[in-house]
Amino acid sequence: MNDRPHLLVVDDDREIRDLVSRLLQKHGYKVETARDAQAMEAILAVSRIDLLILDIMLPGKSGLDICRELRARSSVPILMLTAVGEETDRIVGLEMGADDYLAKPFNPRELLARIRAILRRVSTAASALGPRPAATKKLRFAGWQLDLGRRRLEAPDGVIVDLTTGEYELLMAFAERPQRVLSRNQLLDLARGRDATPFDRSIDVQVSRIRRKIEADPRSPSMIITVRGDGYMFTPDVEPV
Amino acid sequence: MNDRPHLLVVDDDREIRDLVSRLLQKHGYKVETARDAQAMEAILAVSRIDLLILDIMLPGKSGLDICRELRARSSVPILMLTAVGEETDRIVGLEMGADDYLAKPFNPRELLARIRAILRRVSTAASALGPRPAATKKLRFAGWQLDLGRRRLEAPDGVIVDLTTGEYELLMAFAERPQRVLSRNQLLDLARGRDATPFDRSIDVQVSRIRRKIEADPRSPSMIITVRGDGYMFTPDVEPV
DNA sequence: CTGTTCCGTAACAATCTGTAACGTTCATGC
DNA sequence: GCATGAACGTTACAGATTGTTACGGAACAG
Repeated sequence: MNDRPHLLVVDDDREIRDLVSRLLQKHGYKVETARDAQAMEAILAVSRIDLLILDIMLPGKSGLDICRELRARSSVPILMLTAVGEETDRIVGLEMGADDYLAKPFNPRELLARIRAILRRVSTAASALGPRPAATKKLRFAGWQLDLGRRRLEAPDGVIVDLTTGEYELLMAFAERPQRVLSRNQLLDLARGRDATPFDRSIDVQVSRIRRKIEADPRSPSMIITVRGDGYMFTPDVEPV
Repeated sequence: MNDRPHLLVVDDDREIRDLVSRLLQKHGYKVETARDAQAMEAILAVSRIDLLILDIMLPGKSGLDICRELRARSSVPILMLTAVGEETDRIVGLEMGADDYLAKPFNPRELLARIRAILRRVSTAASALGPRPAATKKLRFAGWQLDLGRRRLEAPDGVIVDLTTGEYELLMAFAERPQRVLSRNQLLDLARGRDATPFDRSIDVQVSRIRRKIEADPRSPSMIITVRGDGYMFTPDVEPV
């Protein structure tokens, strides 16, 4: 998964396929679609798919059956989509081995967030189902440790530094892409899953807030430096642990 | 078991038989019922049964005796149902060769989950030799132990922490899916089996109540953390015991 | 029937986040 | 150097989200 993640959307509703497909492509994913189990199999047979987005209600074979069958022979991550009111099926979906599920109608941000979460989980840990101790992954830089499993930051002296959700997301976006200039737009997309509004300064403010917490001297930052006219860059060497 | 799994419910209480039977049929199982050991034998003699759901309290021959006798001549998977307070019997039940047990009153979701767990275990390990992996009885995290059999929580120092049913269900939903962001909707599904109403804050309140009981400092939680705009996450490593 | 416990709703407090405003820094032209 | 405008840093504030408490109905035991 060094490249763009490759997603496969399986839904019998053409409108939903197109909608979801466009949304995901816009956010940098490579997307295939299939209208039923057969088309899905055809694609799975020839392409390496990083994540399957599977509607639970399909004509003929249900998403649940597909999920169970796939699990028997593959470990491809699965995100289930369910219509409202199919409460029980959702749970069953998880038990069938789906990695997550989302109730329709969902909002695009949540879909993107869950896709990212699954891909991150899968790419870091070997696929683990159930309550196995997860292979917690940490990012270490300049003595600091960003604990991705616990969503928290440890200072070099071991003290837990409180980060808000937004600060954590942004710092993670940085730490996963060190020594690269990231534009405000990229950062917004990575950390918030949204586009910039006109005169959007929210990243600037959030960077300022993070600096206050992690920089030795926030007035002359050394970790998150400003690249005037271009954005910001996270300078430390980052080592996955 | 390529087909619908075939279950046999043995309980002397007609109401429970019907209730359980309907629930299971609704979820795609083929279900038979028997009110006593004799009826059970009759069915076992003619049908291939994938899983036996056996009440421990039966008139005449007890479920325990039945279990031991069956084990002597058959490897049919057995799920024992016990009334509350029969703790000892539960352990004995497992020792008699039951594959799992569930305390009454149980919630439908949990029954379904355990049935699936057993069937999965048995079907995957069908040809495997040796004793079946024992049912998970406890989840351990950060020194705490969530005892699934007794539905109770033990603090690191061994003290039993009183949890209400709702708190227990929610904490279990968390502990079974550690280090994953769970939306309020998912949590409602997992812990309550219902959908969110508009402006539903019940999960927030329940999380607050649990934090008060298990967090060292409830004002800056470390076990159940908030992911703003997304839900909550259970951060500790969880180890099944 | 009475008392207790539990849980969802409502209300209010605390926290977080984006916007706006203003100050500072930087590059540029004079 | 100095003025100027753009880009950036920082603070303040308001709306949104979450935390917490109180309360009342429901379920249950006695």
